[in-house]
Amino acid sequence: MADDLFKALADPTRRTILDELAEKSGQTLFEICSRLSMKHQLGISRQAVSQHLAVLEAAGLVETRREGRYKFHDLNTAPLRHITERWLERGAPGPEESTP
Amino acid sequence: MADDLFKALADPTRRTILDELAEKSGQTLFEICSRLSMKHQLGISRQAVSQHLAVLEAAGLVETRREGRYKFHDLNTAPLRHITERWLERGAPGPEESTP
DNA sequence: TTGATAGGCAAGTGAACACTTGCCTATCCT
DNA sequence: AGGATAGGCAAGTGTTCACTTGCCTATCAA
Repeated sequence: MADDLFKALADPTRRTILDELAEKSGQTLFEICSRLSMKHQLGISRQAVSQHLAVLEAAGLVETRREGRYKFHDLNTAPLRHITERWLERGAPGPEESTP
Repeated sequence: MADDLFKALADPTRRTILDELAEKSGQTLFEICSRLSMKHQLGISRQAVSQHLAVLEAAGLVETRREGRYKFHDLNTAPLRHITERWLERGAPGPEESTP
């Protein structure tokens, strides 16, 4: 749960993808690829970006919708809103993992 | 900068250490070790915890002070406060990496 | 139908990471 | 002094992770 979220945020390329989706919502895979290449000089393959998007989607940060042969990606910032309160708020921290 | 912070938060054991330091500030290495073992059933070596603390310190999340043979660890939540605003605030995302 | 476009699946590779083991230094107490 | 306590350094190991390569499916336009 929180694990997927923090792991998704751990990679700089994924954070840049979130930046791009925050700037323009509803981008396709190819659109994101071009932007990473053009604006950020990231020489990265389409499959790599696709895998990053899968990680972001598993974390709930990206939602997708299919229309014909296009798949649009939208940013969902909801999971981000309260992830730090765990340490910012004084009180019970609340354990995360029970069985390692 | 932000890279160290997100990488530090990516590990569940490190997040648990932050939980413990949020609950009780100024703990020593051995104190943190016992708590991880007792409260969280984490069978982890002292050196592993020490390495985690080094990562957290590099991220600015933990600050240390030496007193004699004791080294006390304090939580610093300052780096956590604005890490999500980058995507929550509408506006310029601001690039992170310029030269990979 | 043919070709082009948009995307998916899966195996393989190299590097980063979490963790251990073994030994060493420093401080305190008796 | 000598043992005990608190911590540090460094090499080694196994796993995870980011990324590539190669091939395959689906939709649309001519």
